[in-house]
Amino acid sequence: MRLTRYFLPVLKENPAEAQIVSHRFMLRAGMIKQQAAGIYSWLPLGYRVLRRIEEIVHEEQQRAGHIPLLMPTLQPADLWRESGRYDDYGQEMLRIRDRHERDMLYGPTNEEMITDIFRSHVSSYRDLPLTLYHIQWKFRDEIRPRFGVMRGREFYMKDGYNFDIDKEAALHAYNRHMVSYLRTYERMGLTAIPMRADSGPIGGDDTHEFLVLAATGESEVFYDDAVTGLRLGDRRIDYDDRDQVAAVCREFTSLYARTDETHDEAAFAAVPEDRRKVGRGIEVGQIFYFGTKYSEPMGATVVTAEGNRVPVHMGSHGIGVSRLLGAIIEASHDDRGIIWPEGVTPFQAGIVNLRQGDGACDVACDAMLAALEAKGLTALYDDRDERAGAKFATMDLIGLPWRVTVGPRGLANGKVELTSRRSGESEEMTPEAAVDRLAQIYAGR
RNA sequence: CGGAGCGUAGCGCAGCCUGGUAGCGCACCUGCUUCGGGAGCAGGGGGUCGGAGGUUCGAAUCCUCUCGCUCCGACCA
Repeated sequence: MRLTRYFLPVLKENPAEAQIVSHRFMLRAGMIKQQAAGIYSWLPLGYRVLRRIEEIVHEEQQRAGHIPLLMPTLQPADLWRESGRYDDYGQEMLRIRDRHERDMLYGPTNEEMITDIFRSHVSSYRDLPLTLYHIQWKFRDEIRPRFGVMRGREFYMKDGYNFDIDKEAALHAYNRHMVSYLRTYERMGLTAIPMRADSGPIGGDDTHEFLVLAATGESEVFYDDAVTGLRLGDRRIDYDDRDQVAAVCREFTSLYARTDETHDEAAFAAVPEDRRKVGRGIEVGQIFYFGTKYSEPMGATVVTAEGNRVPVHMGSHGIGVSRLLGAIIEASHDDRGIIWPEGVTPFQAGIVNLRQGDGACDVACDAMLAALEAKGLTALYDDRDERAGAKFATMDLIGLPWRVTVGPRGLANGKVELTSRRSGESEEMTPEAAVDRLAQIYAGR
Protein backbone atom coordinates (compact mmCIF):
# COMPACT_ATOMS: atom_id res chain seq x y z
CA MET A 1 0.00 0.00 0.00
CA ARG A 2 1.26 3.42 -0.93
CA LEU A 3 0.76 5.98 1.79
CA THR A 4 -0.21 8.68 -0.73
CA ARG A 5 -3.13 6.51 -1.79
CA TYR A 6 -4.07 5.48 1.71
CA PHE A 7 -6.06 7.31 4.37
CA LEU A 8 -3.91 7.83 7.41
CA PRO A 9 -4.83 11.06 9.18
CA VAL A 10 -2.02 11.23 11.76
CA LEU A 11 -1.91 14.00 14.32
CA LYS A 12 1.26 15.68 15.39
CA GLU A 13 -0.21 17.01 18.59
CA ASN A 14 -2.01 15.24 21.36
CA PRO A 15 -5.79 15.52 21.30
CA ALA A 16 -6.95 17.13 24.53
CA GLU A 17 -9.48 14.45 25.42
CA ALA A 18 -7.09 11.51 25.53
CA GLN A 19 -5.81 10.69 28.99
CA ILE A 20 -4.04 7.41 28.57
CA VAL A 21 -1.33 6.34 26.20
CA SER A 22 -3.33 3.89 24.09
CA HIS A 23 -6.12 6.38 23.52
CA ARG A 24 -3.63 9.11 22.62
CA PHE A 25 -1.74 6.95 20.18
CA MET A 26 -4.87 5.54 18.59
CA LEU A 27 -6.08 9.05 17.91
CA ARG A 28 -2.69 10.32 16.79
CA ALA A 29 -2.04 7.33 14.55
CA GLY A 30 -5.34 7.93 12.79
CA MET A 31 -6.85 4.63 13.94
CA ILE A 32 -10.11 5.87 15.43
CA LYS A 33 -12.31 8.91 15.60
CA GLN A 34 -14.73 9.51 18.39
CA GLN A 35 -18.30 10.07 17.23
CA ALA A 36 -19.97 10.33 20.61
CA ALA A 37 -18.97 9.50 24.17
CA GLY A 38 -17.62 5.95 24.05
CA ILE A 39 -18.52 5.45 20.38
CA TYR A 40 -15.87 5.38 17.68
CA SER A 41 -15.38 5.13 13.97
CA TRP A 42 -12.59 2.78 13.02
CA LEU A 43 -10.38 4.49 10.48
CA PRO A 44 -8.48 2.31 8.00
CA LEU A 45 -5.40 1.66 10.14
CA GLY A 46 -7.40 0.86 13.25
CA TYR A 47 -9.78 -1.24 11.23
CA ARG A 48 -6.91 -3.34 9.91
CA VAL A 49 -5.76 -4.14 13.44
CA LEU A 50 -9.31 -4.82 14.59
CA ARG A 51 -9.76 -7.25 11.70
CA ARG A 52 -6.43 -8.89 12.42
CA ILE A 53 -7.34 -9.46 16.06
CA GLU A 54 -10.74 -10.74 15.06
CA GLU A 55 -9.09 -13.14 12.63
CA ILE A 56 -6.85 -14.58 15.34
CA VAL A 57 -9.82 -15.02 17.65
CA HIS A 58 -11.77 -16.83 14.92
CA GLU A 59 -8.86 -19.10 14.10
CA GLU A 60 -8.27 -20.11 17.69
CA GLN A 61 -11.95 -20.63 18.42
CA GLN A 62 -12.38 -22.87 15.45
CA ARG A 63 -9.19 -24.70 16.30
CA ALA A 64 -10.84 -25.50 19.64
CA GLY A 65 -13.88 -26.84 17.82
CA HIS A 66 -16.20 -23.91 18.43
CA ILE A 67 -18.72 -22.97 15.74
CA PRO A 68 -19.11 -19.38 14.50
CA LEU A 69 -22.49 -17.83 13.81
CA LEU A 70 -23.81 -14.28 13.96
CA MET A 71 -26.59 -12.92 16.11
CA PRO A 72 -28.13 -9.46 15.71
CA THR A 73 -27.22 -6.39 17.71
CA LEU A 74 -30.87 -5.62 18.48
CA GLN A 75 -32.85 -8.07 20.54
CA PRO A 76 -36.47 -8.34 21.60
CA ALA A 77 -37.04 -7.57 25.27
CA ASP A 78 -39.25 -10.61 25.70
CA LEU A 79 -36.29 -12.99 25.66
CA TRP A 80 -34.79 -11.03 28.51
CA ARG A 81 -38.05 -11.08 30.40
CA GLU A 82 -37.89 -14.87 30.29
CA SER A 83 -34.55 -14.99 32.03
CA GLY A 84 -35.50 -12.23 34.40
CA ARG A 85 -32.61 -10.05 33.34
CA TYR A 86 -34.71 -7.38 31.61
CA ASP A 87 -35.39 -5.89 35.00
CA ASP A 88 -32.09 -6.88 36.59
CA TYR A 89 -29.74 -5.37 34.07
CA GLY A 90 -30.37 -1.74 34.89
CA GLN A 91 -29.44 1.42 33.08
CA GLU A 92 -26.44 -0.12 31.38
CA MET A 93 -28.79 -1.74 28.93
CA LEU A 94 -29.82 0.52 26.09
CA ARG A 95 -33.56 0.12 25.66
CA ILE A 96 -35.27 1.03 22.45
CA ARG A 97 -38.89 1.00 21.34
CA ASP A 98 -39.73 0.33 17.73
CA ARG A 99 -42.58 1.88 15.69
CA HIS A 100 -45.00 -0.76 16.89
CA GLU A 101 -44.17 0.06 20.49
CA ARG A 102 -42.32 -3.20 20.95
CA ASP A 103 -39.62 -3.16 23.55
CA MET A 104 -36.21 -3.85 22.10
CA LEU A 105 -32.69 -3.54 23.38
CA TYR A 106 -29.21 -3.19 21.95
CA GLY A 107 -27.58 -6.37 23.18
CA PRO A 108 -24.97 -6.09 25.93
CA THR A 109 -24.50 -9.88 25.70
CA ASN A 110 -26.29 -12.83 24.17
CA GLU A 111 -27.04 -15.58 26.68
CA GLU A 112 -30.79 -15.34 26.18
CA MET A 113 -30.63 -15.26 22.42
CA ILE A 114 -28.23 -18.17 22.08
CA THR A 115 -30.33 -20.18 24.50
CA ASP A 116 -33.37 -19.43 22.36
CA ILE A 117 -31.54 -20.64 19.26
CA PHE A 118 -30.44 -23.76 21.06
CA ARG A 119 -33.85 -24.71 22.41
CA SER A 120 -35.44 -24.18 19.01
CA HIS A 121 -33.20 -26.66 17.27
CA VAL A 122 -31.56 -29.04 19.71
CA SER A 123 -33.39 -31.67 21.68
CA SER A 124 -31.09 -34.69 21.97
CA TYR A 125 -27.98 -35.44 23.96
CA ARG A 126 -26.61 -36.74 20.67
CA ASP A 127 -26.20 -33.14 19.48
CA LEU A 128 -23.94 -32.31 22.41
CA PRO A 129 -21.42 -31.06 23.14
CA LEU A 130 -21.93 -27.84 21.24
CA THR A 131 -20.18 -24.51 21.49
CA LEU A 132 -21.44 -21.60 19.42
CA TYR A 133 -19.85 -18.19 19.32
CA HIS A 134 -19.98 -14.94 17.47
CA ILE A 135 -18.06 -11.73 17.20
CA GLN A 136 -20.45 -8.85 17.22
CA TRP A 137 -20.90 -5.26 18.34
CA LYS A 138 -22.34 -4.85 21.79
CA PHE A 139 -23.53 -1.85 23.69
CA ARG A 140 -23.40 -1.08 27.35
CA ASP A 141 -24.51 2.37 28.29
CA GLU A 142 -21.69 3.07 30.69
CA ILE A 143 -22.27 6.02 32.95
CA ARG A 144 -18.86 7.31 32.18
CA PRO A 145 -17.05 5.91 29.16
CA ARG A 146 -13.34 6.69 29.08
CA PHE A 147 -9.93 5.56 27.92
CA GLY A 148 -10.93 5.33 24.27
CA VAL A 149 -11.76 1.83 23.09
CA MET A 150 -10.80 0.38 26.46
CA ARG A 151 -13.99 1.51 28.04
CA GLY A 152 -16.31 2.44 25.24
CA ARG A 153 -20.06 2.09 25.23
CA GLU A 154 -20.10 0.36 21.88
CA PHE A 155 -17.55 -2.42 21.73
CA TYR A 156 -16.69 -5.41 19.61
CA MET A 157 -16.63 -8.67 21.44
CA LYS A 158 -16.33 -12.37 20.90
CA ASP A 159 -18.82 -14.22 23.03
CA GLY A 160 -19.20 -17.96 23.02
CA TYR A 161 -21.63 -20.30 24.70
CA ASN A 162 -21.19 -23.97 25.43
CA PHE A 163 -24.00 -26.49 25.81
CA ASP A 164 -23.19 -29.73 27.56
CA ILE A 165 -24.98 -32.70 29.00
CA ASP A 166 -23.65 -32.36 32.52
CA LYS A 167 -21.40 -30.36 34.76
CA GLU A 168 -18.32 -32.41 34.04
CA ALA A 169 -18.65 -31.92 30.30
CA ALA A 170 -19.36 -28.23 30.78
CA LEU A 171 -16.24 -27.84 32.88
CA HIS A 172 -14.24 -29.37 30.08
CA ALA A 173 -15.70 -26.72 27.81
CA TYR A 174 -14.63 -24.16 30.38
CA ASN A 175 -11.11 -25.51 30.40
CA ARG A 176 -11.05 -25.70 26.62
CA HIS A 177 -11.93 -22.03 26.48
CA MET A 178 -9.22 -21.18 28.93
CA VAL A 179 -6.57 -22.88 26.84
CA SER A 180 -7.85 -21.44 23.57
CA TYR A 181 -7.81 -17.99 25.14
CA LEU A 182 -4.26 -18.41 26.36
CA ARG A 183 -3.21 -19.28 22.85
CA THR A 184 -5.18 -16.40 21.40
CA TYR A 185 -3.50 -13.84 23.62
CA GLU A 186 -0.07 -15.29 23.07
CA ARG A 187 -0.50 -14.95 19.33
CA MET A 188 -1.22 -11.28 19.90
CA GLY A 189 2.03 -10.83 21.74
CA LEU A 190 0.32 -10.52 25.10
CA THR A 191 0.88 -12.10 28.45
CA ALA A 192 -2.64 -12.51 29.77
CA ILE A 193 -2.92 -14.09 33.17
CA PRO A 194 -6.05 -16.03 34.14
CA MET A 195 -7.25 -14.88 37.54
CA ARG A 196 -10.12 -16.16 39.59
CA ALA A 197 -12.89 -13.59 39.42
CA ASP A 198 -16.32 -12.53 40.52
CA SER A 199 -19.22 -13.62 38.37
CA GLY A 200 -21.11 -10.32 38.32
CA PRO A 201 -24.43 -10.15 36.44
CA ILE A 202 -23.73 -13.28 34.36
CA GLY A 203 -23.95 -15.43 37.47
CA GLY A 204 -22.36 -18.77 38.17
CA ASP A 205 -19.74 -20.54 40.18
CA ASP A 206 -16.59 -20.82 38.16
CA THR A 207 -15.11 -17.85 36.43
CA HIS A 208 -11.72 -16.55 35.45
CA GLU A 209 -10.73 -13.20 34.04
CA PHE A 210 -7.73 -12.76 31.78
CA LEU A 211 -5.63 -9.79 32.68
CA VAL A 212 -2.86 -8.05 30.82
CA LEU A 213 -0.49 -6.34 33.19
CA ALA A 214 -0.32 -2.61 32.54
CA ALA A 215 0.13 0.40 34.77
CA THR A 216 -3.12 1.88 33.46
CA GLY A 217 -5.20 -1.21 34.18
CA GLU A 218 -8.58 -0.76 35.84
CA SER A 219 -8.11 -3.61 38.30
CA GLU A 220 -5.63 -4.04 41.06
CA VAL A 221 -3.99 -7.46 40.77
CA PHE A 222 -2.02 -9.63 43.16
CA TYR A 223 0.11 -12.38 41.70
CA ASP A 224 3.05 -14.68 41.98
CA ASP A 225 5.61 -13.29 39.54
CA ALA A 226 6.25 -16.81 38.26
CA VAL A 227 2.91 -16.74 36.37
CA THR A 228 4.25 -14.10 34.04
CA GLY A 229 6.78 -16.58 32.73
CA LEU A 230 4.28 -19.25 31.73
CA ARG A 231 3.90 -19.85 27.99
CA LEU A 232 1.96 -22.28 25.87
CA GLY A 233 4.50 -21.85 23.13
CA ASP A 234 3.94 -24.13 20.19
CA ARG A 235 2.96 -27.19 22.18
CA ARG A 236 0.28 -29.31 20.59
CA ILE A 237 -3.09 -29.31 22.25
CA ASP A 238 -5.76 -31.90 21.63
CA TYR A 239 -8.85 -29.98 22.62
CA ASP A 240 -10.86 -33.18 22.99
CA ASP A 241 -8.41 -34.59 25.52
CA ARG A 242 -9.97 -33.64 28.84
CA ASP A 243 -6.95 -34.61 30.88
CA GLN A 244 -4.47 -32.71 28.78
CA VAL A 245 -6.63 -29.59 28.65
CA ALA A 246 -7.24 -29.76 32.39
CA ALA A 247 -3.52 -30.17 33.01
CA VAL A 248 -2.74 -27.02 31.04
CA CYS A 249 -5.37 -25.14 33.03
CA ARG A 250 -3.85 -26.35 36.28
CA GLU A 251 -0.43 -25.22 35.10
CA PHE A 252 -1.72 -21.71 34.44
CA THR A 253 -3.98 -21.37 37.47
CA SER A 254 -2.17 -23.04 40.33
CA LEU A 255 0.12 -20.12 41.02
CA TYR A 256 -1.47 -17.28 42.96
CA ALA A 257 -3.11 -14.67 40.75
CA ARG A 258 -6.19 -12.73 41.83
CA THR A 259 -7.87 -9.43 41.21
CA ASP A 260 -8.83 -7.21 44.11
CA GLU A 261 -12.35 -8.67 43.95
CA THR A 262 -11.23 -12.12 45.02
CA HIS A 263 -7.88 -11.37 46.64
CA ASP A 264 -7.06 -13.51 49.67
CA GLU A 265 -4.34 -12.05 51.88
CA ALA A 266 -3.65 -15.32 53.66
CA ALA A 267 -3.13 -17.28 50.46
CA PHE A 268 -1.06 -14.46 49.00
CA ALA A 269 1.20 -14.51 52.04
CA ALA A 270 2.20 -18.06 51.13
CA VAL A 271 3.85 -16.82 47.92
CA PRO A 272 7.62 -16.42 48.34
CA GLU A 273 8.22 -12.79 49.17
CA ASP A 274 10.49 -11.97 46.22
CA ARG A 275 7.81 -13.21 43.81
CA ARG A 276 4.88 -11.49 45.48
CA LYS A 277 3.71 -8.74 43.15
CA VAL A 278 0.98 -6.15 43.25
CA GLY A 279 0.14 -4.31 40.08
CA ARG A 280 -2.63 -3.32 37.77
CA GLY A 281 -4.24 -5.20 34.94
CA ILE A 282 -6.52 -4.72 31.97
CA GLU A 283 -9.23 -7.29 31.62
CA VAL A 284 -9.29 -8.70 28.11
CA GLY A 285 -11.53 -11.70 28.58
CA GLN A 286 -13.59 -13.71 30.98
CA ILE A 287 -14.93 -17.25 31.07
CA PHE A 288 -17.89 -18.51 33.07
CA TYR A 289 -19.49 -21.79 33.94
CA PHE A 290 -23.02 -21.11 35.13
CA GLY A 291 -24.74 -24.46 34.85
CA THR A 292 -28.48 -24.26 34.25
CA LYS A 293 -29.02 -20.61 35.12
CA TYR A 294 -30.48 -19.85 31.68
CA SER A 295 -31.36 -23.30 30.40
CA GLU A 296 -33.75 -23.98 33.24
CA PRO A 297 -35.94 -20.85 33.11
CA MET A 298 -35.80 -20.77 29.32
CA GLY A 299 -36.45 -24.44 28.79
CA ALA A 300 -33.26 -25.40 26.99
CA THR A 301 -33.34 -29.13 27.56
CA VAL A 302 -32.23 -32.31 25.88
CA VAL A 303 -33.32 -35.90 26.20
CA THR A 304 -30.66 -38.17 27.62
CA ALA A 305 -29.78 -41.70 26.54
CA GLU A 306 -32.03 -42.88 29.36
CA GLY A 307 -34.92 -40.90 28.01
CA ASN A 308 -34.95 -38.18 30.65
CA ARG A 309 -35.36 -34.53 29.76
CA VAL A 310 -32.67 -32.42 31.46
CA PRO A 311 -31.63 -28.79 31.23
CA VAL A 312 -28.25 -28.36 29.58
CA HIS A 313 -25.20 -27.08 31.40
CA MET A 314 -23.88 -23.90 29.96
CA GLY A 315 -21.08 -21.42 30.18
CA SER A 316 -20.27 -18.21 28.40
CA HIS A 317 -16.91 -16.91 27.40
CA GLY A 318 -15.91 -13.49 26.18
CA ILE A 319 -12.98 -11.74 24.61
CA GLY A 320 -13.02 -7.97 24.31
CA VAL A 321 -11.87 -7.66 20.73
CA SER A 322 -11.97 -3.88 20.38
CA ARG A 323 -10.62 -3.41 23.87
CA LEU A 324 -7.64 -5.56 22.98
CA LEU A 325 -6.27 -2.84 20.73
CA GLY A 326 -5.99 -0.58 23.72
CA ALA A 327 -4.57 -3.32 25.90
CA ILE A 328 -1.91 -4.25 23.35
CA ILE A 329 -0.84 -0.64 23.00
CA GLU A 330 -0.74 -0.15 26.75
CA ALA A 331 1.52 -3.18 26.96
CA SER A 332 3.64 -2.33 23.92
CA HIS A 333 4.69 1.23 23.18
CA ASP A 334 7.39 3.79 23.85
CA ASP A 335 7.35 7.56 23.95
CA ARG A 336 7.40 7.83 20.17
CA GLY A 337 4.44 5.60 19.51
CA ILE A 338 2.96 2.16 19.24
CA ILE A 339 5.05 -0.99 18.86
CA TRP A 340 2.82 -3.63 17.26
CA PRO A 341 3.54 -7.26 17.97
CA GLU A 342 4.07 -9.06 14.64
CA GLY A 343 0.85 -11.03 15.11
CA VAL A 344 -1.49 -8.04 15.00
CA THR A 345 0.37 -5.34 13.12
CA PRO A 346 -1.70 -3.49 10.52
CA PHE A 347 1.15 -3.81 8.02
CA GLN A 348 4.00 -6.22 8.44
CA ALA A 349 6.62 -3.81 7.17
CA GLY A 350 7.02 -0.14 6.44
CA ILE A 351 9.07 1.19 3.56
CA VAL A 352 10.61 4.62 3.91
CA ASN A 353 11.87 6.34 0.80
CA LEU A 354 14.36 8.93 1.99
CA ARG A 355 14.58 10.74 -1.29
CA GLN A 356 11.23 10.79 -2.97
CA GLY A 357 11.65 11.71 -6.61
CA ASP A 358 15.16 10.32 -6.83
CA GLY A 359 15.07 7.81 -9.67
CA ALA A 360 17.09 5.08 -7.98
CA CYS A 361 15.26 5.39 -4.66
CA ASP A 362 11.83 5.39 -6.27
CA VAL A 363 12.64 2.33 -8.35
CA ALA A 364 14.12 0.47 -5.39
CA CYS A 365 11.10 1.24 -3.22
CA ASP A 366 8.64 0.18 -5.88
CA ALA A 367 10.57 -3.05 -6.27
CA MET A 368 10.68 -3.60 -2.50
CA LEU A 369 6.92 -3.12 -2.19
CA ALA A 370 6.25 -5.48 -5.07
CA ALA A 371 8.66 -8.10 -3.73
CA LEU A 372 7.13 -8.06 -0.25
CA GLU A 373 3.61 -8.28 -1.58
CA ALA A 374 4.64 -11.10 -3.91
CA LYS A 375 5.73 -13.01 -0.80
CA GLY A 376 2.33 -12.47 0.72
CA LEU A 377 3.53 -9.81 3.14
CA THR A 378 1.70 -6.56 3.77
CA ALA A 379 3.67 -3.35 3.57
CA LEU A 380 3.01 0.34 3.85
CA TYR A 381 5.25 2.40 1.58
CA ASP A 382 5.68 6.01 2.67
CA ASP A 383 5.96 7.63 -0.74
CA ARG A 384 5.04 11.10 0.43
CA ASP A 385 7.24 13.99 -0.58
CA GLU A 386 8.34 14.50 3.01
CA ARG A 387 11.65 14.75 4.74
CA ALA A 388 13.21 11.76 6.39
CA GLY A 389 12.41 12.93 9.88
CA ALA A 390 8.72 13.25 9.19
CA LYS A 391 8.58 9.79 7.64
CA PHE A 392 10.45 8.21 10.52
CA ALA A 393 8.22 9.92 13.04
CA THR A 394 5.11 8.63 11.29
CA MET A 395 6.46 5.09 11.10
CA ASP A 396 7.41 5.16 14.77
CA LEU A 397 3.99 6.48 15.72
CA ILE A 398 1.98 3.89 13.82
CA GLY A 399 4.28 1.21 15.16
CA LEU A 400 4.99 -1.16 12.29
CA PRO A 401 7.44 -3.69 13.76
CA TRP A 402 9.86 -3.60 10.82
CA ARG A 403 11.01 -0.73 8.66
CA VAL A 404 12.93 -0.89 5.41
CA THR A 405 14.78 2.36 4.84
CA VAL A 406 15.80 3.15 1.29
CA GLY A 407 18.14 6.06 0.67
CA PRO A 408 20.68 7.18 -1.89
CA ARG A 409 23.61 6.59 0.43
CA GLY A 410 22.89 2.93 1.06
CA LEU A 411 21.63 2.32 -2.42
CA ALA A 412 25.02 3.37 -3.80
CA ASN A 413 26.34 0.16 -2.22
CA GLY A 414 23.28 -1.84 -3.22
CA LYS A 415 22.01 -1.85 0.37
CA VAL A 416 18.86 -0.96 2.24
CA GLU A 417 18.39 -0.84 5.97
CA LEU A 418 16.13 -3.12 8.01
CA THR A 419 15.19 -1.69 11.40
CA SER A 420 13.34 -3.24 14.30
CA ARG A 421 10.81 -0.87 15.83
CA ARG A 422 11.09 -2.66 19.16
CA SER A 423 14.87 -2.78 19.59
CA GLY A 424 15.76 0.11 17.32
CA GLU A 425 18.54 -2.00 15.84
CA SER A 426 19.33 -1.59 12.17
CA GLU A 427 21.11 -3.79 9.74
CA GLU A 428 22.25 -3.02 6.20
CA MET A 429 21.59 -5.66 3.59
CA THR A 430 20.60 -6.09 0.00
CA PRO A 431 16.93 -5.56 -0.86
CA GLU A 432 16.64 -9.28 -1.61
CA ALA A 433 18.05 -10.20 1.79
CA ALA A 434 15.63 -7.80 3.49
CA VAL A 435 12.67 -9.42 1.76
CA ASP A 436 13.90 -12.88 2.71
CA ARG A 437 14.46 -11.85 6.30
CA LEU A 438 10.96 -10.43 6.60
CA ALA A 439 9.45 -13.51 5.00
CA GLN A 440 11.31 -15.58 7.56
CA ILE A 441 10.18 -13.42 10.47
CA TYR A 442 6.57 -13.75 9.44
CA ALA A 443 6.71 -17.39 8.42
CA GLY A 444 3.80 -19.18 10.04
CA ARG A 445 2.04 -16.06 11.24
C1' C B 1 -26.35 10.73 39.04
C1' G B 2 -23.08 14.00 42.71
C1' G B 3 -18.68 17.26 42.22
C1' A B 4 -15.29 20.09 38.78
C1' G B 5 -14.11 21.95 34.03
C1' C B 6 -14.14 22.84 28.78
C1' G B 7 -16.69 24.01 23.80
C1' U B 8 -13.10 30.01 19.40
C1' A B 9 -10.13 27.27 11.75
C1' G B 10 -8.67 20.08 10.73
C1' C B 11 -5.46 19.70 15.67
C1' G B 12 -3.38 22.36 20.07
C1' C B 13 -4.45 27.01 22.24
C1' A B 14 -4.82 32.71 23.36
C1' G B 15 -8.62 36.45 23.47
C1' C B 16 -13.60 36.59 27.80
C1' C B 17 -12.21 39.16 33.96
C1' U B 18 -12.42 45.12 32.08
C1' G B 19 -18.11 44.44 25.43
C1' G B 20 -16.01 47.93 19.99
C1' U B 21 -16.77 43.06 15.04
C1' A B 22 -11.16 37.37 16.01
C1' G B 23 -5.58 35.87 16.76
C1' C B 24 -1.10 32.41 17.47
C1' G B 25 1.44 27.56 16.53
C1' C B 26 0.88 23.12 13.75
C1' A B 27 -1.73 21.29 9.51
C1' C B 28 -3.49 22.84 4.38
C1' C B 29 -2.52 25.51 -0.82
C1' U B 30 1.39 28.11 -4.32
C1' G B 31 6.55 29.16 -5.34
C1' C B 32 11.80 28.83 -4.37
C1' U B 33 15.59 26.59 -1.56
C1' U B 34 16.48 22.26 1.38
C1' C B 35 16.71 16.78 1.87
C1' G B 36 19.18 10.13 6.93
C1' G B 37 14.94 11.94 12.70
C1' G B 38 8.52 16.10 12.62
C1' A B 39 13.11 21.98 7.30
C1' G B 40 13.64 27.52 5.85
C1' C B 41 11.83 31.82 3.36
C1' A B 42 7.90 34.32 0.76
C1' G B 43 2.86 34.42 -0.46
C1' G B 44 -2.22 32.41 0.34
C1' G B 45 -7.02 30.04 1.82
C1' G B 46 -10.03 28.64 5.83
C1' G B 47 -13.81 30.42 11.69
C1' U B 48 -22.50 31.19 11.85
C1' C B 49 -16.64 31.91 18.41
C1' G B 50 -21.49 24.59 20.25
C1' G B 51 -26.92 26.19 19.88
C1' A B 52 -31.25 29.35 21.35
C1' G B 53 -32.99 33.45 23.80
C1' G B 54 -31.90 38.07 26.45
C1' U B 55 -29.15 42.84 27.98
C1' U B 56 -26.73 46.67 24.95
C1' C B 57 -25.87 51.57 19.94
C1' G B 58 -22.67 47.22 19.73
C1' A B 59 -21.71 40.39 22.43
C1' A B 60 -16.59 35.34 21.43
C1' U B 61 -16.73 38.56 25.85
C1' C B 62 -22.29 40.00 30.35
C1' C B 63 -27.16 37.12 31.80
C1' U B 64 -30.62 32.78 31.16
C1' C B 65 -31.67 28.22 29.06
C1' U B 66 -29.96 24.19 26.24
C1' C B 67 -26.72 20.55 23.75
C1' G B 68 -22.03 18.18 23.59
C1' C B 69 -17.37 16.64 25.52
C1' U B 70 -13.61 15.85 29.45
C1' C B 71 -11.95 14.89 34.50
C1' C B 72 -12.89 12.94 39.91
C1' G B 73 -16.53 9.53 42.39
C1' A B 74 -20.16 5.43 42.46
C1' C B 75 -20.46 1.48 38.03
C1' C B 76 -17.95 -1.65 34.41
C1' A B 77 -15.68 -6.29 29.47
